[in-house]
Amino acid sequence: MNIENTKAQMKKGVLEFCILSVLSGGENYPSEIITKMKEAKLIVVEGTLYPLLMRLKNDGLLSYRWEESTSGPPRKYYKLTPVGEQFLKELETTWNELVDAVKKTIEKH
Amino acid sequence: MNIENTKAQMKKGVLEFCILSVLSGGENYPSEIITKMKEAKLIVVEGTLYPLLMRLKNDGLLSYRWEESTSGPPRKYYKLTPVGEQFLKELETTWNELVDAVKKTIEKH
DNA sequence: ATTAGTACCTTGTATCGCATAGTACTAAAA
DNA sequence: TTTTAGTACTATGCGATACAAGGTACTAAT
Repeated sequence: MNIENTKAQMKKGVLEFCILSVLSGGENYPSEIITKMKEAKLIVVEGTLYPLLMRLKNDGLLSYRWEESTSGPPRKYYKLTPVGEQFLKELETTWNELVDAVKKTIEKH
Repeated sequence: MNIENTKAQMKKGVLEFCILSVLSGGENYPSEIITKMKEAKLIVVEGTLYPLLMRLKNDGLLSYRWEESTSGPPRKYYKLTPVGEQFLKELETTWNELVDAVKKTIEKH
């Protein structure tokens, strides 16, 4: 029983929402997404992000294009599809409902 | 890819926090906890709650006592241990940090 | 030729919410 | 007396996902 594990558990499902949110602001490649999340104090590692992006792409929420880079290997730029944008809206509601529910639960007692 | 699954995922780790919060207000037995969570729009089913309580007890965060009931089988009243109270404080911080991080992530882009 | 930096990908593990099924006690209805 | 309904606790197996750890590959500077 440690706080680190709980942190990991609390992230489940939330990362999906955050990543779609970041991409709603425009195209990004994975390493860039990790950096932006880190700036917001939401640490996410590669082993988490890549499978997640793959899943979101396979489910039609994201698309990508390759772009050459002058400072290393080519980058995979991801962006939201219309379906992804719709799903993001639903996730927003879901997240707000959860925050609200938790607030009620911890206040009442 | 459906919203119901994401909801379930988002709950992970959060329920632990909510249950400890409910118990910080005094002794409760499982069915009562489910009712209170439901009132706050946080649906939790038996198959989720009982294993969770078991785990929290085994980790020394909760203790319980049996009490006879006039309307059915005896009830198991759970309450926080000092360790549980300490852990709850840490969870509170963890949850607030997550909410904050998500807010930053979705605002910035 | 080697090293450092950047970027993407895969595999295995642990955890947790949930569906499902089951046990057991009380009390009222048949 | 037997059956049904309500209450309460328990156990098993599944699916989803964050993470650790390790790997591949390209560019540029030493």
